[in-house]
Amino acid sequence: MNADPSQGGRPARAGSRKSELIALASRMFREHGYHGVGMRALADAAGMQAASLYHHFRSKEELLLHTIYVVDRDMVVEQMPLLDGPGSHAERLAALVRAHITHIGANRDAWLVAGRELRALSPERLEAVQSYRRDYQRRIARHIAEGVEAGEFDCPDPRLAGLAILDLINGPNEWFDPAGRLTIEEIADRYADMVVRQLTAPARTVPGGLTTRDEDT
Amino acid sequence: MNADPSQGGRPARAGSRKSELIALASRMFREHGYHGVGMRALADAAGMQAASLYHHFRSKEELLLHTIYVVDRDMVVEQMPLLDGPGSHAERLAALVRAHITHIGANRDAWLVAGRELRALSPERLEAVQSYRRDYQRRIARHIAEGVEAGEFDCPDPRLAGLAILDLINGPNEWFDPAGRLTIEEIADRYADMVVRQLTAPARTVPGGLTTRDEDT
DNA sequence: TGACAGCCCTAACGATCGTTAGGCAACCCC
DNA sequence: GGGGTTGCCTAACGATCGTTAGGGCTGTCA
Repeated sequence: MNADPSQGGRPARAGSRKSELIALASRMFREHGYHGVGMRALADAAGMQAASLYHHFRSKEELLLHTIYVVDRDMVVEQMPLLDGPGSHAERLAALVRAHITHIGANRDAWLVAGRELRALSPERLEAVQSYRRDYQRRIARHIAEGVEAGEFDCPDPRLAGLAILDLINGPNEWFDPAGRLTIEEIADRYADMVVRQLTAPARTVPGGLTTRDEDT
Repeated sequence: MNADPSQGGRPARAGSRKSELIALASRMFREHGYHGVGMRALADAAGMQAASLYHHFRSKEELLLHTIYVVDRDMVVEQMPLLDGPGSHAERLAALVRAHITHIGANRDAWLVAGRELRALSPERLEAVQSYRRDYQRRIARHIAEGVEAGEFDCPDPRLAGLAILDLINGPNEWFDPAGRLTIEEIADRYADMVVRQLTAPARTVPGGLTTRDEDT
């Protein structure tokens, strides 16, 4: 292994070592899963000893948290405010969809880890991450509901539509390949079109009245 | 632990023990991940010794394969043929979407494992599973393309639309809760409506001409 | 020049990992 | 009632797990 050729004791650029390790961990956690990568394998790939990792991180789980946190923080502090920006409801929602998918393209490793390895976090850390996601989901549902009230969207169930949109825009996370037919920007544009088209087309009939008012789902 | 009270040597119903173990493994793999569940933990929950599991399965990975295989086999032998049934393109596609989501509801543990733990399979077993999924994806894309030719659908890129549909209908896999607001059948109906609505609404403009013809993505 | 932090090392801990060897008791069929 | 199969057991293997203790080298800064 020994990926880093500058192992001869040089200090390299200050502080960047830690983020290098986080990026490396993201990639390895994505490929083999959190429990599938040992501290020794991580250290090997970084050109160091397992014990040395504990100079940068208190535990393996803290390392996992670092890989996940970037994704969820950006979701709330970068993408979500786009819904408060200028433009019609459709334009703002399209901007969020594009930003979301583009972010996936730029942080593929972290996104996959954030999607699959949450269960390895301790209960309180898990809760912190999940509250970010709930905020995001609810904000989208609210935006759709507001678009319906404004007469711009046509949608029988904004909450379910919010979930559906998240299902859709998280999809490329699973299959996007930088060497594939479409760039992430092209995918982002087309998915944004699909979302808007979905909400602006006239609604079709839905069987049964199903509008109870409890939390979630 | 010791879940099974009939541990006194009774033979119970023939052959069903193995599928009980598979169902148990699905649940535990889903909760803690493949690498997060040891053979001893599995055996404990089943009320037996770790070594006894090897009477039913040659290895831990074979056990994982069993949990995953049900999902992918059913996808191809149960859901996919619905596209060859009677009805319009829209009706057939809606039937597939409903069957797909309903199947997720009935096999939640296995679906989540099948979605996250593929990487733990050996290369040849991984390839077998992935070829199922490729078939499924391509069949859906072909169905959309045929619907477009028949003048029933309006869609600029059937291949991407197929991916988007899969992204959408695999979504409930991640968040469906039997105790939630909607039953899986209600979700299936509404998602089927969304898919059809998406394909039958007039297409919106898409920037740039992007119709290269290589494989995948 | 000396104190000090940053970064990495060797060595080892107890626990847990997947797996194998070999045996014992209860059932089925002839 | 003897042979075979099924389903579980105890005991143990070598490897690997996350983590800790303690030491050493290299730079910066007073």
